Amino acid sequence: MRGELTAKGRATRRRIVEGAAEVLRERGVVATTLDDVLARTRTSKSQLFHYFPSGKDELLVAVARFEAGQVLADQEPHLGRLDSWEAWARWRDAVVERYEEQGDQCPLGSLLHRIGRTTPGTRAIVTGLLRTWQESLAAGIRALQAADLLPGDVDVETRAAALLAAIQGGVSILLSTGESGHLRAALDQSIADLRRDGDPARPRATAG
Amino acid sequence: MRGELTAKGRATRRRIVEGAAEVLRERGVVATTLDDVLARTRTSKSQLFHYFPSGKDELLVAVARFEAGQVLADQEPHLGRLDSWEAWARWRDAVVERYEEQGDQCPLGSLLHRIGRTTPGTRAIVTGLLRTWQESLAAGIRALQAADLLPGDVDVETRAAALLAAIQGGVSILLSTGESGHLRAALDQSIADLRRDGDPARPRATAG
DNA sequence: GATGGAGTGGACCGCAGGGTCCACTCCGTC
DNA sequence: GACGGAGTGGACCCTGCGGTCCACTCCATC
Repeated sequence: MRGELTAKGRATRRRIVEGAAEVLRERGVVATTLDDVLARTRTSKSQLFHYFPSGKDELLVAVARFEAGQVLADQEPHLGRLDSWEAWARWRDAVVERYEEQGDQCPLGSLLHRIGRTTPGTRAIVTGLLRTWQESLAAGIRALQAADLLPGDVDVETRAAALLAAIQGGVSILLSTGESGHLRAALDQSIADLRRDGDPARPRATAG
Repeated sequence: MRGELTAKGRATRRRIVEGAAEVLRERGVVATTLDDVLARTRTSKSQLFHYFPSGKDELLVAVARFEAGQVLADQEPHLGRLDSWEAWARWRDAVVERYEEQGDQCPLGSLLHRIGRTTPGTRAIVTGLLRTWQESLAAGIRALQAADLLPGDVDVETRAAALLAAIQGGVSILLSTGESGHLRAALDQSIADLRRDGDPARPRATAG
């Protein structure tokens, strides 16, 4: 069915997904009803069920996929080119800024929580996102190696995995407390420790 | 009202909270209804509303408080005595094991998500938990300093904050993907980096 | 053994909100 | 300009579930 959509149809479907994403970000998954989405997107029930025959859950999955795309898109300018310590610093700032702005709403997290992470398709969304993210970080570390800023024997995968966990943890604490201090600390410490791999004489942590 | 409960009343209230916690862990917040809790705890609606006059949300807050207590209680034997690298390793194992067992259910997270983190009382639950947790980690680092295993100029607070974020991130990835690799990597890397503060000649990461 | 309040049982209510249905319009094709 | 299928509108249905209510029991106190 997805492939057979008219241009008009595709536009409507897209309008629904993006509008739903808006509403969901504003009110949260729990509080958002189909009627809210309908009102926001100027659509009728029949349209919604026309494009998402299995109803709300199918819509939420579509929105989750959309939001997952956003995460990397938002940091792409920096994430794709982590080949100097300055680039890493800029990326760090971008991440912190992005999540500070976002405040205590985690669109993707809430969605997945509501749908259930266990269903294969759903879990694939987040595992795919995390994998890509971590690969970008690993590529960044290798770029540092290529630029002779890091020695070749750094355990790239472990560093990348730990870095990703640091971000996730910082974000999750930001979501719970509203404070971005941990996100900053985690990123700063991780980057500082990574940097020490290349220069053991460095200070132990960057100043806040 | 809380103070005026009979022994019998307190027992019932407690039975409800603990039973609810069980059901919530098994089915998740979204899928759990009051009737489920009632059935599990062999209680009637009137009792539930007798002890939690504002209904479901009040019950969930009580359960959240209960679960928050559990988190630290579960690691207390290790968390209170982080005065050697071996103790840190044992604690690491305990954390990994605990969260691997728990699987992809995060009782506290789901609860708070459902209730909303913005209400003052609710946010206090998680901020309090995180603060205590981080203080224990900081105390552990200071214990290492006292034992001359770490120099005195380590930035204890940043290290502790980053460590806490690492755990949270690892757990949150475990919840999403079902894999504990990131949790392990994050903890190992964090501890290894911390350890390098005391011995710069050490290898860059512990082997998995 | 009367009194009253805490504790308990469960029938019942109200409605939000997901999902169905059918009638309609729009537009490309012949 | 008839035909048909995609696209649209919105009334309606129905269940699940949070919450209310009242009748009852249990037990401490006098």
